[in-house]
Amino acid sequence: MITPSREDYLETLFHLESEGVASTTQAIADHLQISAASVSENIKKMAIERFVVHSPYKGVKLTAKGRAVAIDVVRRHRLSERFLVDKLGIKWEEAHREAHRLEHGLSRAVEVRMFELLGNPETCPHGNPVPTLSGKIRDDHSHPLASLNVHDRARIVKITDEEPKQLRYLASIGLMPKTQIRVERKAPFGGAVIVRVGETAYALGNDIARSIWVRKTG
Amino acid sequence: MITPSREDYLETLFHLESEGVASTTQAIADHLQISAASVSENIKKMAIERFVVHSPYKGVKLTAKGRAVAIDVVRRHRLSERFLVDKLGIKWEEAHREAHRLEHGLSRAVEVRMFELLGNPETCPHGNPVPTLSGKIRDDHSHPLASLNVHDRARIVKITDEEPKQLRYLASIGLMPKTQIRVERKAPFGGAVIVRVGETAYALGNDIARSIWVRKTG
DNA sequence: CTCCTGATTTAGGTATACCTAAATCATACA
DNA sequence: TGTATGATTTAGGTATACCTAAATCAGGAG
Repeated sequence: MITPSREDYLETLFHLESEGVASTTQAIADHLQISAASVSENIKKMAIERFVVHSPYKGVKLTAKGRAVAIDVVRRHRLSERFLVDKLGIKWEEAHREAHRLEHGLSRAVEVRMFELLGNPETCPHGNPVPTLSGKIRDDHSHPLASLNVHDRARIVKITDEEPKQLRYLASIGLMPKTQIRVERKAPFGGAVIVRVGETAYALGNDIARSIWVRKTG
Repeated sequence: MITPSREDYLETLFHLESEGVASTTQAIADHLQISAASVSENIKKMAIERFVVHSPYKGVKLTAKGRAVAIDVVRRHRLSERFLVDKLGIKWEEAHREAHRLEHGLSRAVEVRMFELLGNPETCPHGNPVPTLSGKIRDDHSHPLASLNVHDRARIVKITDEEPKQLRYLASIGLMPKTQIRVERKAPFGGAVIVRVGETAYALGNDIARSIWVRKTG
């Protein structure tokens, strides 16, 4: 049985793998806000059920079976976010948390109709691609903000941070998907980036910059 | 903590009390499709937490605290049904089941915005009143179909049956809220009722008639 | 008024999903 | 090449939420 808890684990693994982060017990525990011991136990069971491959003391990887379920959950999550923001006017920075409550309750039939109602959206409100019904994820050809050079112009593609606090800040300075930016200055060694949005320049720390993905326009 | 399971119990108790049915262990077990033993245990715990009053071997009653939560769940349920039918085009007879999956995931904020999106609906698609945010339930002044006399004309107010099978049948003959009907004949002792809908007369068994509530129009 | 029957509860058991504390492992550095 | 340190797993425990089988209760028929 795929319980809401299982869905959360699979979703977490998908996120970590997408970000290129190793899916360690601790990383999963941090993301789910539970103890590493609980994660260890649960991962062991999910390995028996072939959702993941687990090399004890090494790491966890989604199997094709696990990835299929994970992508299904991610699709429901991102559609829920779209619905909450576009149809209900829920705040951009709250959409993630609210969608997390909603996503487990969407049947396939409801999810399919919701996709139509929303006009077959390609992304969530933060710019992350909505997987297709068949589980494909479009490449958005985006690159980390830090990969830009000074004076490059770019358009924001997506923001992968999920914390309301950070998202609220980014929204307040207009840094959202589709926003045009220009790199004014860069600190060395992957430090802060100074970015111009409209008429104003903002310094973005390493942490927040890592969650901003862009496509060069200039 | 009010878990989805707890919400289901409270919702069930609300339904049984609304229908004037005694909330026996067995009635609850039948409604939730679980064993009477499980219900007995769980009711004991819910009594300790003051959601219900339990007289062992006698019966269960919602407390004010339990009723408040129950009404909250019912509100979310009926709004979900409205949303599913009006916005997503989910079939009338499937709305109940789907709403049951969805209702547990709606936060207060989402529920409030959904209510607005739906145009402040007064009823669910089956005609049951949507409780107000403050927990009030409008009296719909409806009466059981069986209370009508031969040749009475009436308008359907609500249908309290939740089974897709029965609902599909009723929808197929046009028997839904707002439908005008006329009682053609009545079998004695609360037996079948023969009802005219449009040009056609249909015999409705006792079971199904009990779930149809009407307001006299003639 | 007793007994039978069906409803209810209790006893004992399972699975999930969490926890803390203790044991174990991997590896980086000294 | 040890060794200590931090990550991971195991051990042991709790709470929820279900189950079947057995015991107990209540109320109607005789």
